[in-house]
Amino acid sequence: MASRTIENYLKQIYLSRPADETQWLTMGKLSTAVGVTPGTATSMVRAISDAHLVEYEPRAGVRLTPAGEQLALHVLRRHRLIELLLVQVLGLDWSEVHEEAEELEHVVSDRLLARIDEILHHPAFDPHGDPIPTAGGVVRRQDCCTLLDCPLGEPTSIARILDQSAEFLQYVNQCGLLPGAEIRVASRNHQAQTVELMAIKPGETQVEAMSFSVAEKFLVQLNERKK
Amino acid sequence: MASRTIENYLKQIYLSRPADETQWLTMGKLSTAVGVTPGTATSMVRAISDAHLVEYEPRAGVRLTPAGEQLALHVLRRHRLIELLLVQVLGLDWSEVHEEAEELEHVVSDRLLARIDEILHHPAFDPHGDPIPTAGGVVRRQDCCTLLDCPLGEPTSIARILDQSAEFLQYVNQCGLLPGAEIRVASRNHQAQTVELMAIKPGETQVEAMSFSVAEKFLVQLNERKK
DNA sequence: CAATTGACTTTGGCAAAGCAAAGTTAATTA
DNA sequence: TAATTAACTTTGCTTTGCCAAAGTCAATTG
Repeated sequence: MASRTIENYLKQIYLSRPADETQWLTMGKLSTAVGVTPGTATSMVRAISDAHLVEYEPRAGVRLTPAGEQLALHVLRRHRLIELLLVQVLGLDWSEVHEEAEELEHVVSDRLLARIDEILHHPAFDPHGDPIPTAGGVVRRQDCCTLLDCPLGEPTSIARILDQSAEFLQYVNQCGLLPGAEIRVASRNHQAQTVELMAIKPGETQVEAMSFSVAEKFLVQLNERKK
Repeated sequence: MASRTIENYLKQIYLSRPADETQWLTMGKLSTAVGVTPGTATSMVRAISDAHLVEYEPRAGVRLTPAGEQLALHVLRRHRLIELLLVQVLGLDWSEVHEEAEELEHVVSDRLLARIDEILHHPAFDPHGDPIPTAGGVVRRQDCCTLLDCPLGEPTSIARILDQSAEFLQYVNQCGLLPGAEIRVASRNHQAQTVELMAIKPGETQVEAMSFSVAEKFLVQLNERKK
């Protein structure tokens, strides 16, 4: 079995992998994602590569093998199911659960995980809108865009929050932009680098302005028009 | 903070401590309880003693300091609250939860533990009847005797199961001797080394015979006579 | 084309935990 | 009292992960 350290590396390699699948993840990015010095990342990746969980090319970077990706998705599944359990059943605030799940994900047994999955009725998304991989290691693809590049004026719903720090999530809470909230992007100001939002059902969500760098952290889906 | 290894040693020192408080726990017993070789236990205990969590006397044994005992009770509280959560909220079988809690006890945060405690309404006992120390590190004393030394014929209730291996607990399940079950000890046969039990409410519990060595694993309380 | 720079890798060292095997103690037996 | 034995301790070595610092490579920049 993979140690918890290896599980963490694999998870971070998965989460930080570049959008373009042909690209490698550089050691620099990996080492900051995992929180170790570059030298440590290099030697660890060498070891993981000996176990055929990643491919490693010196001075190019690292990439998951199919086996490594399955393991990473398994860890991610544990993480996200646990987050949802903590929020829905144990009543923790969603800004607290990421840290907690970070530890728990390495110790819950398959049997316990299966029970959690059952109790939550096989959920597809965690509290931040991140998709929960299936037990078979399949991720349902959402098609989303950020508040930076979605069309102006169209009704959309918040689908996913990419920054999961407690601090940021508390801000998200305050302005009511939780996953599911319906909004439209009123305008973008490229000089001021801000995005203006409008609530669809007034009162539910505040009208908000936010900088481009913050807008990038929200993924939204276009609302289906009911015919 | 104490490492998970140290937490484990402290917990085992607490659980295996001799009944007589003036006695030391020998290294041999500790090492088998923790599951390491005697040499490892010796050097680990030396280290823990440098942290003033235990007193260690070479060739005599080891004993918790007040600080060490508090830490041990804290770990035990986590363990037992988790076991109860797994059974009552997540619906695991009580024969499975010990193993699971063994891992989880080292990673749940104080905040999560407080929520668990709340959800379970500040329970006093875990599924095996073991008392749950309070957040302040106080253990409520039960006064119990084993099926070996309780009075014959008196109505009693099963209070606590001392052997928590999955195998044994499945046997306990089958014969309906869960904590709370009301029985009396019909007779003891010192030649055959067996104890005969009788159910108080027929049908609820089977009449059972068991060897002395098994009887020792059940703690019972005398039923209060309602005036 | 050399020099510089930034990113990466290598090397050597450390701390935590563990085991195996050799060495001590102390209690028991003869 | 001497020999034996069981229990404990010491010693030396291993593994896993980590860091710091020194070394390399390759992509600019002058």
